[in-house]
Amino acid sequence: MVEDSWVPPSVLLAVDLVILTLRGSRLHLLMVERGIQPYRGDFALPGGFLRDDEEGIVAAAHRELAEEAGLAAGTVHLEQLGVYGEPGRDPRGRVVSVAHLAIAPRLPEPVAGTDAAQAGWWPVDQVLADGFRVAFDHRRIIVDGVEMARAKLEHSSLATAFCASTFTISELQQVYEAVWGVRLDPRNFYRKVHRVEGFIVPEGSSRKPGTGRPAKLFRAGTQVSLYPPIVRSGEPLMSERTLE
Amino acid sequence: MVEDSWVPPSVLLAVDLVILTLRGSRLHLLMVERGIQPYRGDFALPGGFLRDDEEGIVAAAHRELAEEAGLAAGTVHLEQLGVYGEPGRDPRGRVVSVAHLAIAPRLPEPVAGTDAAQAGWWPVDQVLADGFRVAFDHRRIIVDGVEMARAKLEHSSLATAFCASTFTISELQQVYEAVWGVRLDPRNFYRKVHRVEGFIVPEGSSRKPGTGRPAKLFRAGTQVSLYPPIVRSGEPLMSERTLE
DNA sequence: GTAATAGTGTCTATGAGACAATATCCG
DNA sequence: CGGATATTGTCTCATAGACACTATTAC
Repeated sequence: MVEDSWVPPSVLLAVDLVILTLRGSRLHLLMVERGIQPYRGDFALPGGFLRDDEEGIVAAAHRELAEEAGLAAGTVHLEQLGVYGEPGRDPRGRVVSVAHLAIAPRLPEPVAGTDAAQAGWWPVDQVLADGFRVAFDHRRIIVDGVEMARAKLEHSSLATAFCASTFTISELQQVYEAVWGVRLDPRNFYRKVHRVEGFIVPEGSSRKPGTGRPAKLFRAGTQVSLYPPIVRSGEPLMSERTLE
Repeated sequence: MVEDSWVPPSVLLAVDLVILTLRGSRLHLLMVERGIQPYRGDFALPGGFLRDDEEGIVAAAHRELAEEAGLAAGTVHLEQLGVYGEPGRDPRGRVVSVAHLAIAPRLPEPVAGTDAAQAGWWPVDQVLADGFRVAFDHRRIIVDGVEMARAKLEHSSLATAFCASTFTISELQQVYEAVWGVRLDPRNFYRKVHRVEGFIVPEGSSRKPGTGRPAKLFRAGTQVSLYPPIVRSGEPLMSERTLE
């Protein structure tokens, strides 16, 4: 019990973004180099405080996505990852951050962002490697985000968020291989994916210029949760570090 | 870009608890009746604002768990569920709530809480049924919490949190049946659970007074994530509503 | 003995992974 | 045609679920 005069404490609310995408065959992450204290010179996740009292959390996440990564709302998958708000995580005061996981399709340009010229894509293994200086508790957030993506690949259609609006089966396979860090059998993967209800739907034939037989094209189906699931398996690749 | 004089807005931070337990063979949830406006007379999740600027979020959740449910920290499983903080969810102002999922073992007493005499356990189906008045956006939080519990039963050892420190296989089975709302074959369940690495470890023999052959006792193993998983299946029980 | 629950054995259909074989493009 | 990738087929092994059966208690 507390006295009637007691008023609850207030905190600063921020959003942080773990933005994942595929570049080549490796999983990448957007990081921005901090130009001011604290953690000046270290790398941090894109993010920031709520603009004002009326701004929703989802809206703030989308705004940062646009400002710092140049990604429009319709382009990316966005979902909540968790809250990081223990006292002491930010030397500037009591800051509570709502971390989000964002998945972007393959992007040609390094970063089209406006706010942060110093933003750039980094291989996830490299960011998580020893010696890479990450600000605040963002290393933990990244680990949690990547693990969430890995887990959701099994039971949800999240993988299609890494692809363009239409894609081939082998492009989809590359997503699984990069995120899980495994190598999969293309033939078994092909049938496995086809067996899942409403995961992918045919979208005409391809005319990709690549060598070999042209692949059929598909787009994401309406189904969000996958049944049967795409179970994680296959042989893990050597070291997460030495991946090319 | 914003002017230098701009300061970020601050919000009120709260924690809310979806506390699940088994009573009889049904999944129950702790709800408190609101004695003040807003939503006076409706039922809400246990929870409240942070006590002060120094209190951690996890600490606040444990404090509410003790105050409103009489549950000590060591007794219950607690984990973060999500953040609910869109503007307008609380008429008193900008309140951001960190929702938690808590799992309590079977409890003899209705509620041993101190703060809220009006707290009580309710069957989840009943709370979610039409006509049951739930305050704020707590219905959504409950739905999300129950779904999270259902999902985590497959891949984590969460089910053991519903049991006492030692338990029989059939008690563990009751957890799965109640949370999933399905009926499982005891013989297949028995072997399935035994196959999972480090899920359960033998703990002497039982001397339960029940009729029939006494069951062996087990306690939770150290393993948190289950492999192979306990896959959800079996025939759904009739209606969630008519469950006894 | 019977009733009741605990625990074991066995069968079968299904599904995953290994891998051969075929198809369709480019040059 | 050969090289490369896509797609289909087939085999085998593991396992999930159905269900008969045995074990151990209370009465």
